[in-house]
Amino acid sequence: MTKARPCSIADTLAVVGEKYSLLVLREVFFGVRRFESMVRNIGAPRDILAARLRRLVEAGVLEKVAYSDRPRRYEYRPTEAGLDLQNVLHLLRQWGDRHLAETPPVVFEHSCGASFDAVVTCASCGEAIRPGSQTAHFQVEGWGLAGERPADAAAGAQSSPSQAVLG
Amino acid sequence: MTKARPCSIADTLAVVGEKYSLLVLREVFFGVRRFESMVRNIGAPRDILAARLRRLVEAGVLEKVAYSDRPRRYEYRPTEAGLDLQNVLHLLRQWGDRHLAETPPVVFEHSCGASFDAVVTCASCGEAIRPGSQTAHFQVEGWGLAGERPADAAAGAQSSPSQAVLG
DNA sequence: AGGGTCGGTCCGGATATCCAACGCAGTAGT
DNA sequence: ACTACTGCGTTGGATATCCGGACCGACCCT
Repeated sequence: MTKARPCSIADTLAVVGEKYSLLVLREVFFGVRRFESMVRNIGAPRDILAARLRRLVEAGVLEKVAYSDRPRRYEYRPTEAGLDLQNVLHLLRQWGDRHLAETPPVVFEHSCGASFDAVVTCASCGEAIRPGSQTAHFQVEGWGLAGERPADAAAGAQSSPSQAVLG
Repeated sequence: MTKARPCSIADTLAVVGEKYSLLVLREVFFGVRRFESMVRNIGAPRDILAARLRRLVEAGVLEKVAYSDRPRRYEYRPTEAGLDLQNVLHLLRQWGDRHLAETPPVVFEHSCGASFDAVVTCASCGEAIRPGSQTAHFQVEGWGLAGERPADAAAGAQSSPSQAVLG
């Protein structure tokens, strides 16, 4: 790859975007924290799983904690940063439940007693975040949007306007 | 891989979990909807990008719309299902901004005027969703949790209890 | 001793990714 | 008409990653 847009999404995916990484997180959140169990539940090749665990530990998403000396055995726990990814998994699961049309294999319940329905809201106003309700401000020279919006007139701005409404 | 836990997260990742797929979505949400522009902004190999676009269209996340006959040219637009993935990207970006320690290359603003801070809440009670505030109910025989919670006593239930608190 | 568990590593073959080059259709310039 | 250029891919061959299964060391049990 040549040059890509500087972007936190891409940076995040460099940590958790490889195959199985998010499934490792899923298991960890379920409380499954040992190598053998993960192999079983995820169905990943052992060497790949080992590589993913190394990466997640090095990135500070998981930490390796000994649960037994002699024989030396470790389990993997989520760090604070790791726990911050739980909501990503909730949204992915919810999307699958809604759009991939099977009966959900796992159902969640919130502590308030209601069946689980996650909504992403604005911390300030509390409104749900919807397409079109946000504006992006590009901070890096040259990586704004260069025209080509579908059916709009060739609006005034020419070289990479530094902001744009999403949707 | 042998057998893996039946799971909507895995199903969703089968659609958007391959390299570059979510970056395609990022560009589409920014309004970048043409092949050439995506190649530039994502920095992906052209053949891979073509494959990802095919997959996303076939999965109903994007739709191919002609913006010119003669020469026949298409652009890729998000479907309803595609728009539903926008929040996933917001969370990934937010995680990167918080934990990967650089100055965010793109900053968002909500329509309420506040700078963007997305919070995942329960649709019923409105409370923020936190680790430990949810219970998972496993619907499929044999895929509950089989013991091994870190420091708890070997609690009563033996074979795959069908529910568990997350965290 | 023999068998089982746990957490990996190692190997060879299959698959996916990468990159540069090419094809093709139409448009713009001279 | 000839050349150049753009947009959107496809093709071929080198490289990287993934896969399944075998293997290993350390320990426990009988």
